[in-house]
Amino acid sequence: MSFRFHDSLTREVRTFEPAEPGVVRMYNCGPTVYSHVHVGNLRSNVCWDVLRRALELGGYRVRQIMNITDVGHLTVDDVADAAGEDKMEFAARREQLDAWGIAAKYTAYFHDVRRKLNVRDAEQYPHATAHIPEMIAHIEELIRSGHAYVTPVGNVYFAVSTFPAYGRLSGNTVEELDAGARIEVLEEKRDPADFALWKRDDKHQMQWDSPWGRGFPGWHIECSAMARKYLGDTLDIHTGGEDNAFPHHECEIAQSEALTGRTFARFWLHTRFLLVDGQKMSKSKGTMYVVEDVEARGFAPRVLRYYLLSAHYRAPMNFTWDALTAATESVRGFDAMVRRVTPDAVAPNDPAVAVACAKADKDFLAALEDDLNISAALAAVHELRGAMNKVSAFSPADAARAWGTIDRIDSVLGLGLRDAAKPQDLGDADVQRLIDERNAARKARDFARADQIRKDLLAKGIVLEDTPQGVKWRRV
RNA sequence: GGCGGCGUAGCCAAGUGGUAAGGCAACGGAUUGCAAAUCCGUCACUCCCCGGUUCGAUCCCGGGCGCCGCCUCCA
Repeated sequence: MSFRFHDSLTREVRTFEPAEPGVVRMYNCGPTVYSHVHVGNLRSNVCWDVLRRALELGGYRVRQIMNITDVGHLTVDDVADAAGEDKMEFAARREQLDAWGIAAKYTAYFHDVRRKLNVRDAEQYPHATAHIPEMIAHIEELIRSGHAYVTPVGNVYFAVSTFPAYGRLSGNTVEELDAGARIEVLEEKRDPADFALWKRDDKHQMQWDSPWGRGFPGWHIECSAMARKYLGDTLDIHTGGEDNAFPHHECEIAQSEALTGRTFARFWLHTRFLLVDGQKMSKSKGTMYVVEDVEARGFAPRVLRYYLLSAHYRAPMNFTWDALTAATESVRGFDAMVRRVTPDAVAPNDPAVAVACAKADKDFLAALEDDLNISAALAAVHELRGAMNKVSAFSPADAARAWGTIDRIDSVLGLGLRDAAKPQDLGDADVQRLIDERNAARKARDFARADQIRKDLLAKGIVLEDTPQGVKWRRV
């Protein structure tokens, strides 16, 4: 068996084999660090984290690189007056920090949140600002080979006409872009579709010396330069949000392939946007939720992770609080399953355990190999859950076998099921005393008293479960 | 206007040319002092609509309707 992925460039699902056997070179377009990453950003982070983990479960070594875009880049963002203010500078003015301070602050925030959602560390997180020399070298090479030109004022543009394949990824053509009239038409450009590699601007907060004067790099060049530096001329997988396909990835392909003459990325994977209540997230509607908003509603980060990974990466997903409630139930169900899987020295082996585990292992991976069919993969986990819940007691051998399967599954889902299975520490002598008191009341058949204690504990978020093995409890 | 995606039970959501996985919710039952948890069972006969191809289509083709995204440096 092998993985199959949908490649945005060819618009078909193809069998995936990395260029170098056993090693996958993956580049993820990362965050622009000028504000808080929101749940939409997190969806793509979780998707690519699951992809990376799935590839690892499949036996590959994954070299994952994610860029941090800490150079501002021209945009009007929410600024009404189209003055072309830099995002980083806009944020800086708002928060009275300089552009570098903003980048540092939100980079740290990004990593904090990412870790909360158990998104594993990539091999490297190269910062754009730390790779200006590489970008300049890349641009110089493009100028030398005739793919880029310098204007009289010292701006450098990529000449789209020198790269016939431009537009293949997005389905746009240079002619249609001309008609669009939405792109910047500047006299100094040879073709309206030409895009900036270097902008000269000595008023920009972030600026560097270059052969063309002090200025800053165009947005697209950082990924081409950094991907090449860390992973080489050809990537196996390049990912991003659906919005990145054009213009960003289109431009990356042009810049990289014009330079190397080699395929830049063998597979392009794009996630669809996360909608909120059926609509695109919007700052003005207050639907750009961040992790703290989710936690404030009482949902744990691992529930958010489960929710975000529970839909196919290439399908639009609609974020609602009800959906998170349903996700909570699913996670609780998994937790309940794993807590049952404890070795019992006197229990006999149950052949059903081996059968169910083998099936779950097989079905889970096979589903992921099929263009990350997460729904089918989760169905396999639910099937395992049902089978495990029917086992009355696990022999040490069965428990070990079951945990092997659970660990493999959780190596991809990342829900921390090992931790969920650990006996919880009451940490509160008063609570334990109440449970003891309730047990005494039950023994004395004073059920009114027993139920009152249970109700009081529930009010504190503690649920009691009377089992043949004694009273168990968990937090809501 | 150009490009692309989607429309499956109350909700989320797989999937196949031969009559619809899974989850959540709901309901019935077992179990329980009562609960919780767990187990068993029930829950789509227009898979948006209309045509066509076919022995047969939810899945293929054509046409609609509806929703969404990109073309604006938002993942």
